[in-house]
Amino acid sequence: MNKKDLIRLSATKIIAEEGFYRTKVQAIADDAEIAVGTVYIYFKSKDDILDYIFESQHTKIVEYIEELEKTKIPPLEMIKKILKYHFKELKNNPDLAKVLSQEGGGSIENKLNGMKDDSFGVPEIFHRMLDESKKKGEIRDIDTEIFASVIFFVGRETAYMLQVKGKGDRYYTAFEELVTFIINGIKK
Amino acid sequence: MNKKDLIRLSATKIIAEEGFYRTKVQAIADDAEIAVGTVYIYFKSKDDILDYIFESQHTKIVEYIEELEKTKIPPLEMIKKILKYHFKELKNNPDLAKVLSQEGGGSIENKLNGMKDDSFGVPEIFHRMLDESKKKGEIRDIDTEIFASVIFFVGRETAYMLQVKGKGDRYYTAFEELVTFIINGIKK
Amino acid sequence: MNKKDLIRLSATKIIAEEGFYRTKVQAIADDAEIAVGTVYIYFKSKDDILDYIFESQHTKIVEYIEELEKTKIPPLEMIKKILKYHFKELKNNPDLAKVLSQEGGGSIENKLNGMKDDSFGVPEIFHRMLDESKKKGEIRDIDTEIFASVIFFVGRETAYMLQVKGKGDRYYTAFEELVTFIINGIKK
Amino acid sequence: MNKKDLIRLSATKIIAEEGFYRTKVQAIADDAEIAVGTVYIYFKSKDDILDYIFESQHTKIVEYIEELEKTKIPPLEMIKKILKYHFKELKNNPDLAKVLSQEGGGSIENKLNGMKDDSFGVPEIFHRMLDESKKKGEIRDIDTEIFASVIFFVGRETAYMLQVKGKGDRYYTAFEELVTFIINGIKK
DNA sequence: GATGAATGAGCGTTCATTCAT
DNA sequence: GATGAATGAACGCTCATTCAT
Repeated sequence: MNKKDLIRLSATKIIAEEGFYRTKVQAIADDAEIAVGTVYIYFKSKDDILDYIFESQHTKIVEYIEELEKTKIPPLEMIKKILKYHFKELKNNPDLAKVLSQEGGGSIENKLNGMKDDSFGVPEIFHRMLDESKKKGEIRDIDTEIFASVIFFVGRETAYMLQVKGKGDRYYTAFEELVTFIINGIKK
Repeated sequence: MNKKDLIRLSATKIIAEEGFYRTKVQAIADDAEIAVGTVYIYFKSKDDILDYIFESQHTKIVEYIEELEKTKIPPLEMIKKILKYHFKELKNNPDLAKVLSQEGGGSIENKLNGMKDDSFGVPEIFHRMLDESKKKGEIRDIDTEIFASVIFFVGRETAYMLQVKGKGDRYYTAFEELVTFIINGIKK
Repeated sequence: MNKKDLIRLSATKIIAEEGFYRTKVQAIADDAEIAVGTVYIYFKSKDDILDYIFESQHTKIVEYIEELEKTKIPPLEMIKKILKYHFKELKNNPDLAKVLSQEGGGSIENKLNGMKDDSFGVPEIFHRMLDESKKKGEIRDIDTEIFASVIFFVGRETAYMLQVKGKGDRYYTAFEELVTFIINGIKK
Repeated sequence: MNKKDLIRLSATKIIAEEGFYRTKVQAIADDAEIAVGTVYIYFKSKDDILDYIFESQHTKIVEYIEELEKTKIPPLEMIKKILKYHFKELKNNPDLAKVLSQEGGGSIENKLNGMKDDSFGVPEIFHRMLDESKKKGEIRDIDTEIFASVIFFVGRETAYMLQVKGKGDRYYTAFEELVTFIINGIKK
């Protein structure tokens, strides 16, 4: 594994446990079994590590979505698939779920809009899909921009909640229920 | 206004602007036009201020709910009313909305369960109502505990999002849509 | 009791327990069941309280000594009597013993030389007596200035030690032994 | 010189001048020509520095005594030698003398008993020697525990006093007199 | 005189960041 | 690239002192 991602993984673990501001760079270095100084070879600052965690996950999802868009499945089905992917990711990575949820507060501005490149964030992708879906008459006449974000956050928070509440066992049931909830909530 | 709440208000304002960890106690004191030392007459620590912000809002909602429970409206209607109240509160208090959302990450454990008295938090109240509603056959057979939290967070995050996205104008429309979304999502 | 001495007594008690620097003026006021502000009517500063504790005890001893000097007992006998008086005082006032010992470190400059009036401190009185005693040939040819201080501090520290070591029972025996020790130590 | 002891030396100097509570950690760092933060690499807290000063001197004396005990000199002679060593140490280290005396108030409990290892403090060593000496019939029937402490403090305070009173010149004379005083005081 | 809420200078401690090795 | 000792700006909190009531 390249060292930058080794640091990202340790950081995710520690930040999940302690929260970003309580996390010391030293602790991340310790966990990664490297020296503090080394962290600063790969990252400009502590904040930069957090950005990279978000960015990595974002890149991963965007790549998945790009792949998905090549197939011509209907938009509502696509949202389902993305949510499912997101859920699976977070289940396999409880620490990541915690960090994205806890430290993503106010993410809208800081993390997604703050993206340097012009790739859209997940809410923007949802937005586009909801618009298409609306055009096709699959869903009600909702404010697609707002609902895109609502759906995004519902997914993230629920995933986190299931971890915290120790309901890993009910995970897939809960996921199915949530997807049904969302689809029922927006469809005609 | 009593000085403790004066500090709470200034703190809410500054924390909304800067985030909790970037907020200096001195800045809160400056905003409240008092000395730093005075803050520590009313609060044991900086953390204590944040707790009080959550606690105050929680108390307010719980009081509203207690009042509501005296009337015998059906549980689903009640959830609507509570969401509406919550939305109105946050609309009138954009700073509070931001703080509750941003700093409430991981709130589940720290802020609501951490309540000293045995009064239930809002998610617990929603849980109870969903259970009643399910018994009455109003809603589908969902995991009421999880959905109680989902509904709670959706409300909070949406309120915050509307502020951030500068859609104050669409506020009430969005609210109506969200309530419909939720009700459609869970009803039979 | 006049309020200044009421404060002195409370201060002595708290300082004995906590040490001077760890003692809060508020705690003294609480113990005296008065307001903090009141302390500052009678004392210019916190330091001033400590000075007054030393000064009071010093005045008391000096008065005793002045009384003693009217009788024409020999100087060595006089030192014995003064030590005995000092011991009795400290036994009846364990807190005072602790404060004089603990906070009197470096007293020489700060507390005794710092005396505003020209009344001599106890070491100076001992010095005078040792000189007389030496002239009379009662004691060896010692550096009377140094021994005056040695005797003074031995008395004070021993009194304190007996308190700390919980040997109140051996108090008088120990005292007798100490006086014998001193007299044997300096006599011809 | 290792940095921990460099800090100890600067601390001893500043604390001797200002007293422990008036000493700022920054001032110690300045004197040692290091940054404040560096102090906290080697010490957990300001208090910890003071503890280390006491501990260091204690270790030194204990090592000297252990060496001494290998030779089979009589106990009374041993006490003399230890006092002599202590005096020489303090003469060469006036700042240390001041700190040990000034800040050692209440040392009995905090500094010596607080020692983590089971090595005895100097008073305890004196105690043991006085007991042996008493058994041999060299000294009077005194309370050896109390006198052990008395002798310890007399030594320390006298050393300090000689510094303060600016009698460095009379140092050795005074020392000889003090040893005679103590021996005369306790012997049969 | 008495009160005690308010003050704010001051200090201990932390920790992200640097840089000589 | 890797190290980790050193740095020092920054901040939370304390508490002696004041002063309007």
